[in-house]
This record gives sequence, structure tokens and C-alpha cells, in this order.
Amino acid sequence: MGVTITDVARLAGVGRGTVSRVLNERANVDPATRARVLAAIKSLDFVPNQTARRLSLRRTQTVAVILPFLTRPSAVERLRGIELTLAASGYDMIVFNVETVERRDAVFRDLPRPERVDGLIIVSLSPHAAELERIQRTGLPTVLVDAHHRALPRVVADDVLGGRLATQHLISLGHRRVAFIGDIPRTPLAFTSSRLRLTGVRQAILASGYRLPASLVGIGDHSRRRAAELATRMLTSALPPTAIVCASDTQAAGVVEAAGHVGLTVPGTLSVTGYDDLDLADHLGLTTIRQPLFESGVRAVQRLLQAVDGLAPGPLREVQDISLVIRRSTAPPAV
Amino acid sequence: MGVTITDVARLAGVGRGTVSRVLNERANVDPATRARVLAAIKSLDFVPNQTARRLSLRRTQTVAVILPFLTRPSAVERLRGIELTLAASGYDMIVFNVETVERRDAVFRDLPRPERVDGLIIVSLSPHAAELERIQRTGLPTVLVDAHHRALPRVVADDVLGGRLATQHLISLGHRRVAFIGDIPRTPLAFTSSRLRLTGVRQAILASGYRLPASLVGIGDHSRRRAAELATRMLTSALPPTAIVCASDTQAAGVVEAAGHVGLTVPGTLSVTGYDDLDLADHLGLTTIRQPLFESGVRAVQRLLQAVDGLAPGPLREVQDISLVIRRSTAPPAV
DNA sequence: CCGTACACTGGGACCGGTTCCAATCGCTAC
DNA sequence: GTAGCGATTGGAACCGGTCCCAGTGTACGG
Repeated sequence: MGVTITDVARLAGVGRGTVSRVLNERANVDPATRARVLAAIKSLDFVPNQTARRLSLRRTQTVAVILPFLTRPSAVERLRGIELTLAASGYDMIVFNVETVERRDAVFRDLPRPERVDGLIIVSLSPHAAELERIQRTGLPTVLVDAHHRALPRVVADDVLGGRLATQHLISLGHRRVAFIGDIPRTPLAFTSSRLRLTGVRQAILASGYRLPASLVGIGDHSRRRAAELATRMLTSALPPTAIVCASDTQAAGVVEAAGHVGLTVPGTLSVTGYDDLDLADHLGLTTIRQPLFESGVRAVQRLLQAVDGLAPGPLREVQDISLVIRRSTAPPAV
Repeated sequence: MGVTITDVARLAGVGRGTVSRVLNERANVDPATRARVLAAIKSLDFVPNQTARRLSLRRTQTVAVILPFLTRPSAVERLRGIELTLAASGYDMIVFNVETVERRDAVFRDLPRPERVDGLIIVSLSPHAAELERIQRTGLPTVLVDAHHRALPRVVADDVLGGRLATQHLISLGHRRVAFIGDIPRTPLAFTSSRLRLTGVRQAILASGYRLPASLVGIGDHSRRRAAELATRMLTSALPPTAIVCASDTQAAGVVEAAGHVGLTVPGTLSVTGYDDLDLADHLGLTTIRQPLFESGVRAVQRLLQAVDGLAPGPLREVQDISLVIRRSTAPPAV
């Protein structure tokens, strides 16, 4: 237990520096010496102590991932991409799941320290001024995913476009009263994506000469249940929508459920679109906007590690492609 | 950048040892000295370097979580419980998502080293002999969740009971031909839970004097799609079941879908039960077995940290309560 | 007035690596 | 034969903490 570099050096009959040189594949080691050292390493089953290495190198070989709501499948899928890529690069991943404002503050206060982690990946959480200032002061390489700040490198999809695509699809089917159901934008844990999607929805509607009255915009926390409540209220109002664009597949599932409860059929008397193209969307036959969730995690890590290695960061804003996936939840409005 | 304990000592006009004593709240520090040191710490915004601390203490303040298939909501829910509890205890959590045999081997080979982590939480993966041997040799505190090995402390639910509960419910409704659809048991990434649930199903069926022919046991990888295929085959056979017990809500969702495709209604002409009580189950109105997923993560961490602190481990096998949740997917068989 | 116990403190050794510098060695060039 | 050079090597210093030991100062008992 606890074989050290000194043990290896002693067994191989060399100095500690030489063992270190072999370990780190430096030049200037005599092949015969190298062989002796490698044999000693093998026979002792020596593995360098990470902690000591970190202290000496002043590098943690660790990346922190901050993300809100591990409950959301889309966040988990991004995390999978991050984990896989990080593992392949020999970095450890420490995860901070942020579900409350207190945790958010604590994480942003304690975490961004170069002696703790080599880099930061922040998912679906847009840093505000104080947080940014702190990150920049430490000089810690940082990449945002599905989050925005003009000063930080980020991997995003065009949420405005996504909202527009879904809405244009509905309008081209003949819908005129298109509603939107999405997340609360001004929570301290806000997802900016929902707000941007709404912008896209509004753009498409206005461009076609229709209107988006406030009564057709439903905002609530991100849950199936809440979405169902909002939809129920809309659908039982005097002038109900014939189609609803949702900020997520989860919320779309709630809307479909609500439609059933108030006696509407999807897509017969109500069209619904989701967002993300989760398994759920396939299951429910939801028309939705697909975005490369897993891939966003992969790219974030690749860009982060480039920055950690001191390479050029590339364009600050990297935009990933999205696409409309048409299934069975959208159809022309009932006549 | 990088304020060290030496800087603090210099500013406070004391030795490094004294600063350390203040930091670690040791006795034998003069109140006046302590105050001076604390003032220096504050004015320099000093935070002790974790890495140096780890090296010196030979403690990593880090716990590794190994879990297969982050894609599964049940695994994520357990992870949430683990993350929250670990965060509250000041430990870092590094996560290893295992989706292939290669990764499993690599993780079990490289990870269990006391100089890397203070403890191990293994979710839904039962270590085999070589892995156990390695873990025990290192003496690393370890807790299993939803996994089994007689030599290791574990937090589990009674899966046999769960299978029995679901089946007894169906039998009490009048079903005689009850089928089971679950996971492949002998994959290197096997979930033992599915096999145990099948055992419970079989027990209940035999206890009631009925039979469980091989044709009514469907085994496939854990996905909605695969479950749907298996169900379709069963339901279109000569002697179809009137009820299907599934090893997970996800698979139950596939079965419900398949039922629709072959012209059966749930629960009219087919009863279905799931397992886990995910949001999905509520959504689909699935009768299911609820188990405390989040809580299992919490308990695992509590027990692990006890072990890390050298306290008594308590009973090796801690069993959590499960319960039958009856919703709208089960009813008496059609006459 | 002095020995001693006790509270407090400074600083060296250590954790296990990496890196730099100086020393050694063999070989070539003159 | 020897100066000069590059390749190779050992070992000290360092990363930033913790901890132990010895030393200082003070109060107290005899």
C-alpha cells in the first residue's frame, strides 16, 4: 500500500528524478535505465499519487460541471457527453447540481479557484455580473453550454430559431392562434432558453401578420403538471389556441395530457410541439425541435481542454444545428 | 493569486503552525493571536489549498460514484440524492458513468485507490470476485446501492418482494396468465434487480397455483422499444397474457404502446405494471412499485461517511421500504 | 527566590511528486 | 593528451499544507 516514487527509485537503483523523467516520458533517459525503471514500476505495481502530482504541477486534472436540475433529461444528456469526453481525456469530473439559489451562490463563490479545478463547464445557467467578474479574476478557463454571456466561450443552439421553426411549421399547417408555454424567465436559476424560444415564436407569428396576445403565453416552472394547468386554463378560455408551442418535451407532455382532460384530441383539435427530442417525444409522437444535447457536452469539453492547454479558444459563440422533427402531434387545425 | 498560509503567518506575525492551528480550530491558541490570524485570513481572502491539505492529511475529501447508464431516470434520481448529501458534507463527488464493459473494467482497475478517493459508492452494479478482491485489498470504504454482494454494505430494496407485490395485485384482480418483461441478467453490466423481480413474480404465480411458462418471460435490453417488441410477440401469440409485470416504468411504457398497436386497451384487455414510480408512471397512470430512489442515495452517503470516519458500519444490508402504487393500468381481466 | 507545570508558539520534517542545476561520463576534435 | 560538448543522472528545492517537538514565558507552590 502506498508505493512511492522513492521505492521505485531504490529498486531500480536510480534517483527519484530519473523515475519522474521516465514517468513523464521525457527525453534524455538512457534506454537501459528506462527499462530498469519500467521493470521496477511494474514489479511494484506503482501508480503515481495524483494528489502529490497536482500539488507539484499546480494543476488539478479536474473539471467542474455546474448544472441546474439534474432532474431534467436534457441536462443529463449533456452531462453524459461531458462525462464521456472528460473520461477519455484523463480528467476527473466533479459535479455540482444546482437546485436552489443558495447552492448557486455557494458554488459560484467557492468553486472558481485555480487550485481547485482546471476548468469550469456551466450548463444552462447564465452567469451574472458578479459571477462573471469572479471567474474572470481567477482566469479560470470556462465554457458555457446552453447559456449566454458575451464575454465567455459558449456552445449553444439558436433557441430563437427553434421557436420560429416550430411556429412556422404550425402556421404553414394553417394555424392562426398559436400559444406558447414555457419556463419562468426571471428566477435566479432562469433558463434563458425558454425566453429565447418565446422570442422566436413571437417573431414567426408577427411575421405572418397574426398576434400573440398575453393570454396565449403561459409561463410556469418546468414541470409536466404546471404545463398541464396552464394549458387547461388556455384551452377552456373564450378564445382557445389551436396549437401550442412548448419550451420542452416535458411541458408538451403535460399539454397533451391536459388536452385529453378537456376533451380535445391531438392533433385532431389541438396541435402541440415540444423541444429537445427526448425519448419521450418519440414515445408520444411529438413534433419537436431536435438539438444535439450529448454533442453539446462533447464540444464543451473539447473547447475547454483547448483553453486549459492555452490554445486559441476559437469563436466565442459556437452554434449547433437544430432541426424540426415532425411526428403525429401536429396537423392542420380543425375546420 | 494563490495566497498561502505563509502569507497569512507573515501578515499576522505568527508562525505557520499557528495559522494551521487556527484554521483547524485546535485548542491552545491564545484568543488574541487567534483574532490576529483570523483578521489576516480575512484581509488576504485566504482559502487553504485543498490539494496541499490532501497530500498532507492523506485524505482526498472526495467520493467516487460509479453508476451505469446515466440515461436511466432511476439512476439519476439516486445520483441526486448522493450529490445533495455529499455536498452538504463538504465532499467532492467524482462521477463515473459506465456504459460499456471496457469502461467498467477500467474504472474498477484505476479507481479503488485510497490516494484517489476516500470512498466508493457503486450504484446498480454488483462487483464480481476480482473487483471485490481489489476493493477489499485497498480497504477503501464502499457502499453499494441497488446492488448486491454479501461482503459489502449495501442499501437495497427488496426486489423479490416488489415483483411479488405487483403480481399478487394482478392475481387478486383475477389474472391467471401473468407475464414478465425485464432486463437481460447476464450482461457484464447486468442489473440484478430485474432478475430478482422475476423471482418474485414467479413466487407469487406459483403460490397461487398458476404457471409461468417460458413464453411469458420476455428478456431484452432496457429500452421502451425493446420492451414493446417483446410485448408484441407475446400478445400476438396463441395464448397471450392478460397482464404483464415489467421490471421498470420505462419498459412498461413500451408495453402500453405495444398494446395499443395490437389493438388492446389498458387496462381493459391488458393490465400492465411498472417499477420505480417515475414521473412517467404518474403521467401514464401506471400501477407501479415505488421505491425511494433519492433516499437511497442519501442513505448510501450517510453510511459511507460513517465508514470513512471509522465508525461502525451498521447492518451490512439495509433494506428500504417499497410500496405498490395502484393507478389506472391495472383492472380485472376481460371476461 | 526558585523549580515546575502549563499555555502557547515557532519552525523543521514530512506528504509524494516535478524540475532545475550541477556533476559525471564518454566521445570527438584538435 | 586534453579541452569541449552533449547525453545522462542524482539530488536539492519546491508545491502548500499538517503535526510534532522543543523552547519561551508566566503563574504558582513550596
